[in-house]
Amino acid sequence: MQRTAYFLKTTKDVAKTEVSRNAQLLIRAGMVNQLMAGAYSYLPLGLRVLTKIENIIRDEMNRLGAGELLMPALQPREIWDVTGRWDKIDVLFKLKGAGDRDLALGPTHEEVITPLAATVINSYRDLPTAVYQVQTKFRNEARAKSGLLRGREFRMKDMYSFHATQEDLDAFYEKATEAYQRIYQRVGLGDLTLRTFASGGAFSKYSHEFQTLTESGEDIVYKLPNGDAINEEIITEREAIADLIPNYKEGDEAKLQKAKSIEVGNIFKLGTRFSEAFNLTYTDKDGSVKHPVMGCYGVGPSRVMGTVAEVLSDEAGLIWPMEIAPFHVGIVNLRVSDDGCNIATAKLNDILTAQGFEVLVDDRDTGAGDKFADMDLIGLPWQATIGPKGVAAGEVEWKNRKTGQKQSLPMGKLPEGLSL
RNA sequence: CGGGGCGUAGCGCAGCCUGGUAGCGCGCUUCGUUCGGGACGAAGAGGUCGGAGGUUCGAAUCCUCUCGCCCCGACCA
Repeated sequence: MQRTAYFLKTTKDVAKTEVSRNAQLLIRAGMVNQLMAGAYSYLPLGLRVLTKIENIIRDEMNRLGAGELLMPALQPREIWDVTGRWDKIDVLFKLKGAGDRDLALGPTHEEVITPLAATVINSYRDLPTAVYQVQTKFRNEARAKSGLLRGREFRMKDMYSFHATQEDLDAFYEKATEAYQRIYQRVGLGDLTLRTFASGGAFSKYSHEFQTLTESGEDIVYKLPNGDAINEEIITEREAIADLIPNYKEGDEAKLQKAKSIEVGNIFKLGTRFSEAFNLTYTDKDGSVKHPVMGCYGVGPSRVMGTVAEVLSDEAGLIWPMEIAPFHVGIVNLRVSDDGCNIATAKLNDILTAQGFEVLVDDRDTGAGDKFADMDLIGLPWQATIGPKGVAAGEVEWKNRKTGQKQSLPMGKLPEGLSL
């Protein structure tokens, strides 16, 4: 792998005013670069992580039977007037198009998907159906903050489902919940991420958020005995408490453990709010005309990436889980002036690549400390060091980034635990 | 949107109070010595001091306005 192809340049210094851990680490590692508050460039290394997260999400959505599409971020005012949300969503980015036309940059896509769905949904035979997109979304936040966690421009996967009956929506919603839990598991946040009950809106009692527990979080949740959680916003509602705490007795809510968290996903039952607004209908078996019930399911890959950086890291830098790491293995060639080291590096690279591993070779002519420190900072799960001593012994020194455990193995033999 | 802090070289900062034409660290270039955890020496390159206006013989420095970044709060399908 050509190092220069990846804009790979780390730095020891980051502005002292930047206190957000995820931003500090990702900037230092050369993975993202801030253009303005809430808008970041993803450098090659960072984009590889983002893309992997998005592909995991795609994989799970596809398994649900949803098809991927792509809708415009640029949207006319008229569709927002239909639902009355042009003036209601205060983070809506508004701009003027040619001819002084009012336009919006999409913060969410119910107003686009619903009329679009009307072109394909006519009969109960067309239901259920679900589609999703992975796209750049815009929200004109009064205060963008916390690195990748709250941007004005960010990546979002939004899925919309359409059903003939509430029961069918409920069943799909459950499957979607499981898919979301698999997503967090795969990106490495599974143990820290709780399904959380939040306020529901007009058509359901609750919506569900997925909250990753961390001190740097902005949300507050209360853990339930069964492993779920309740968002603080509804903990004060008597009905909700009695509802969610089994065998509730007066005062039980005070015993719940309180924790800070980052919202990494949110799923909603929309009911017929949008299908009614856009007059999306289907003809049922008995010939009656009905509005499909809808659900929407959101998760932000860029925020997930920021959360992983925030949560899975140590003093030395980032620690990417195997499935979203920009590369699986980093080979540190300690002596690029030594033919033996270069040959061994190329050989190990070939062996690993042939087995499907993605490999980054540090072939800079610089000190060992530089290379080790950068490799730790970038956070590839496995490091393989090749130096004169190892070459003489026919060995490679392996290091597991997460555990810090090191071991020397014969060239070609891979450490326990290194697998795709 | 309210409050506070800060904009000086690619990055991180000092200088500003007490005006006199810009400096340090990292990074970068060249040479040499090094070479298994952020090496050392020598020589270099690189800046309209966020922007506009004002005061002054003279402004990075003082005044006014403006833009931006970060933090706290409010807000957050």
